[in-house]
Amino acid sequence: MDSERLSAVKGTRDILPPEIAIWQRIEATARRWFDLAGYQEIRTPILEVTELFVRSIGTATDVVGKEMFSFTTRGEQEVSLRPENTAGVMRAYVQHHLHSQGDVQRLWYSGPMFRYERPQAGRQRQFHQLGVEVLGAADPRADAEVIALAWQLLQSLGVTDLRLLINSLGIPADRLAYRQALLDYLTPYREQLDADSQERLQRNPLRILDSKDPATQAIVRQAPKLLDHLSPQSLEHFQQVQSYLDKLAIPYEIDPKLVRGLDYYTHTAFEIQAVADLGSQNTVCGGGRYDGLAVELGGAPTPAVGWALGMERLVLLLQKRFGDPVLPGPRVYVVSRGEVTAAVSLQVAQSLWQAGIPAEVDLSGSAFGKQMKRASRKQALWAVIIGEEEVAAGVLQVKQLATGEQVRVAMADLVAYLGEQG
RNA sequence: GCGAGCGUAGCCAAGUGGUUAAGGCAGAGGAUUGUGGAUCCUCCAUUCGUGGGUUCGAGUCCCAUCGUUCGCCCCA
Repeated sequence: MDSERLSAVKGTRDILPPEIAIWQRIEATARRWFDLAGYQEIRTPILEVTELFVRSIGTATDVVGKEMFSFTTRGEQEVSLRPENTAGVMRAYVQHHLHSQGDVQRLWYSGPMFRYERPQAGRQRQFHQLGVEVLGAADPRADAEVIALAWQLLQSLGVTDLRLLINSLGIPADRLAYRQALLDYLTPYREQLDADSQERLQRNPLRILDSKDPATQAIVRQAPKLLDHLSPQSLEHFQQVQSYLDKLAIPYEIDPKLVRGLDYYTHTAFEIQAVADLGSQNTVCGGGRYDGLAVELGGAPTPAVGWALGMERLVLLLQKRFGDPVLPGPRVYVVSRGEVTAAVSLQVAQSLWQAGIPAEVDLSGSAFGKQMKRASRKQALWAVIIGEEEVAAGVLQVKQLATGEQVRVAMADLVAYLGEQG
């Protein structure tokens, strides 16, 4: 008769109370900022055709090359669980002609993403991202606005020891020129690079820049800089973004080695990292500009910029800094004594709910003393005690748990009484 | 995908080849069938993630497997 116990799929996990309180706090805070800044929520499917990610993120990337949950549906469509959401949002924008709603669209989203990776702290196969996208704005103010929004959001959650890194990837032509310069420089050192970097020499040489191998780093230090290969227009854009950040008093560091993993980025790339506590998965938020993506997906040219924030990593940070939050107890705990009081307890609770007063009924059936104990442990402010004799007389006992003060209140007056007491 | 560490109850754990697997927290019952976070008593692992092996004997050693953590990789 014993059945084997099942557990969650590898790399996925359940988010239980009280951890969920942190999630809700993050979501509520984010929502407030999004409302203030005029961002609308968008919800796109978790499942998209694989082609979407191949075209947007690029086959040369690990995300598309080996980390997607892809399969064939019964209708023989090649689909994938989304590994990120910028592509999905842009697909929806193009598909529904959202540009007709106005030249600039500010959107935000929140939801699960999937990547087939080796699980680690701060890295799951199903993870959650909260993100924004500003579509249709080429102005460098959009870059700064979006960065400021992420910065403010994190600050207002109480996470203050963060580092903002920015860089510019220029336009594709800039990057192509730089790629060649970098190859010319690195090729003579080929044998001294670490194995991974040798691989990347052909496929994705820019990624060699952020290798953690000491020998490679030493070589990279003398390498030509991407910033020196930017066109005047690209440089101008980057400088304007910086000056806006200066005006907003948001501190940043320029990191020439910051290269985004996804193909669609142009111009601004940025990352917000935790200074401590997250180990190697220390990037909490990452994003940038991706002016070429809309065209890639068959839309009209649409400049765009956005970011995504890793929920699990942020939750981890908040837990490390502040611990799990204490869940608020009910204002009123409804306890009953005797046999005929059960139905009354539900009626009492319901009338309290209807009046907007949080209340909880003791469902344990334990001895009366235990019920009172539970009322205290749950940190309720009040216990409403339902006894047979009182019910017969149409009254209830109300006990203030902090002081021990106790009064009898007519059943009809209970809500009013508790309302007055606050 | 590569390298390393760890896995004893719901949680934190002691235990490093010798018979009945400490302790603490949490939980359940009772002392206390009309009033609280205290105290006391009782209960709570036929078994050490799982499966094999070595041994007279395995939580302890070996192998495999699963999970998890750390680093690489990747990225948020």
